[in-house]
Amino acid sequence: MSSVPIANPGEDLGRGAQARLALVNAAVEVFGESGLEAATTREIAQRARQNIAAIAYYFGGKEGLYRAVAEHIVQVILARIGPLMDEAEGFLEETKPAPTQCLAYLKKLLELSIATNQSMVPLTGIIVREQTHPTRAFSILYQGCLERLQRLGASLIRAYLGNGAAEHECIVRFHAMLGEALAFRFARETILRRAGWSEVGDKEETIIRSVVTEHAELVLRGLKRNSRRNS
Amino acid sequence: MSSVPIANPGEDLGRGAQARLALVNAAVEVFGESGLEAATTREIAQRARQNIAAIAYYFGGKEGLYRAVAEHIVQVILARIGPLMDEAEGFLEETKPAPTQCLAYLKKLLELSIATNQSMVPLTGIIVREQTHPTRAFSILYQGCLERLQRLGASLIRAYLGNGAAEHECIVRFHAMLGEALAFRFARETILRRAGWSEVGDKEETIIRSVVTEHAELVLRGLKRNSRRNS
DNA sequence: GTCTATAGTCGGATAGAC
DNA sequence: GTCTATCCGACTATAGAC
Repeated sequence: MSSVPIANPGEDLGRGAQARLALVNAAVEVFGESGLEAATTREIAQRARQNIAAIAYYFGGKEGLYRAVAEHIVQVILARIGPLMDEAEGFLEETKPAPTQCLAYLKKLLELSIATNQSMVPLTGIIVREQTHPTRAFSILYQGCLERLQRLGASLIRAYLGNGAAEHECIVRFHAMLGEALAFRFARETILRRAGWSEVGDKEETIIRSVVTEHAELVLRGLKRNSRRNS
Repeated sequence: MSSVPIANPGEDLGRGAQARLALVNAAVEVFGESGLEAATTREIAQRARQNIAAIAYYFGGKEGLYRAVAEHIVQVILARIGPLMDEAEGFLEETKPAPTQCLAYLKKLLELSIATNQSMVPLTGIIVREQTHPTRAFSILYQGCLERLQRLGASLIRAYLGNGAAEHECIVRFHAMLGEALAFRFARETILRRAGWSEVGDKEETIIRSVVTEHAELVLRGLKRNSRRNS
C-alpha cells in the first residue's frame, strides 16, 4: 500500500515526492474524465508537467498509477468525513445512545456526502465507474472508506429506531438515503438542466442539504411513529 | 433521428435492419462497459457477428453508432415507463387531482425506476457517464425521456402538496427521491457487498421497492403534516 | 450491399544516454 | 533519478474487390 501524500503546501517534499504528487493529481482528473482504459499516460504526464517515463518509474505503469489514485481518493474522503465518523462511532459505543443525537449525526453524515464542489467531479467519475464496473481498485475504495461509512450510517439508523429494526433493513435504508445525497453528483447534468442552474455552487448546495436532511428526518420520525403504533 | 427498432422476434426484418439491430445491441454492452472512447468498433462488430466496415456503412462511424445507442436507450426506457407517464400526465390534467392518487403514481414511477435487472447494467453505465461527463448524446437522453420523467415526478409532488410548494423545491425533492431508487443501480457494488447479496434479483428488488416507496410516502406525508401545522 | 486489406494514427512500455 | 527516442501493438476509417 504505497500511500501517496496529500498536498501539503508548507512541507518540503523531495523532487521525487513532488513528481509523484503532481502525477496523482493529474491522474485523478484524467481518469475521472475518461476512465482507466481511455485515459492516456501522455495526457497525464503532460498535465503534471512530468516525463512520460516517470509513470513507469514511480508507479510501475498505468495500472499502478490508477491504484495510487484510488488510495488518494480514500485519503480525500477520510479527510472530509473521517473526524465525524470517529466521533459518531465513539458515540455509538455508549450504552444508550440518545436517538436525537443519532439523527443529528446521520444528518451531518449525509450533508458531508453531498460534496458537489467542482473539485469532486473527477473523484465522482472514478467512484461511479468503479461502482458500476468494479476493477481491483474498488476494494481499495470499499475497504478504505465506503464500507465504514455504510456500516456507521446503518448503525445510526438502527440505534435511532431503538435496535428494533433488522440490521439488513437499516443497511438498505441508509443506502437509499445516501442515494438522495449522491443523486446530485451522479445525476448532475439532469438537475442542472431541470433546475436551471449553471453550476452547483454554495447557494444550490444549501438547498440540497436542507432537502436531503429534511427527508432523512421525516423518514426516521415516520418509521418510529409507525413502530410505536404497531407495538 | 434514425430510430433503431427494438428487438421484435416475430417480425421479419431485412438483412440490413437485422445487422443494424445486432450492432446496436452489441454496442450498448460494449459502450456500457468501456465508455465511448475506450470501446472499440472491433469488439462491437465481433459481438454482433458483423463486419467492422458495417459500422461505418450503417451509422457513419463510431460516433453515429453511439448516438443510435442513445436513441435505443430512450426507446427501452419509454417502453418501460411510457404508458405509466401517459396515464399520470392525463390524470394531472384533471381540475383537482386526488392527493392519494398522486402518491400512488409517484410510488409506481419510483418502483419502475429501480430497474436493477442484469440487462439494465450496460444502460446504467452509459447513462451515468453521460450524467457526469455529458456528450452530445446526453441531449438525446434528456429530451427523449429524462426531462419528462423529472417534470412529471415534480408535478406529482406539487399536486400532492396542494400546489402550496414552490416548483423548484419539488424539482429538488423528486431528484432526491429518484436518487433513492437509482442508488441501487449507480452504487450497485457497495450494496451487494454490504448486504451480502450475490446479485440484485427479484427477492432483493422487492426489498428495495418497499423501502424506496415507503420512504417517499413518509416524506410526503410528513411534509403535508408540517405544512398543515404551519398554516 | 458486403467484406478484405491496408493506410495512417496513437497508445503503453522500455532501452539506454546523461 | 530523469529524460529522449523508439518499438510494437491496436485503433478507426477507407479504398476497392466482389
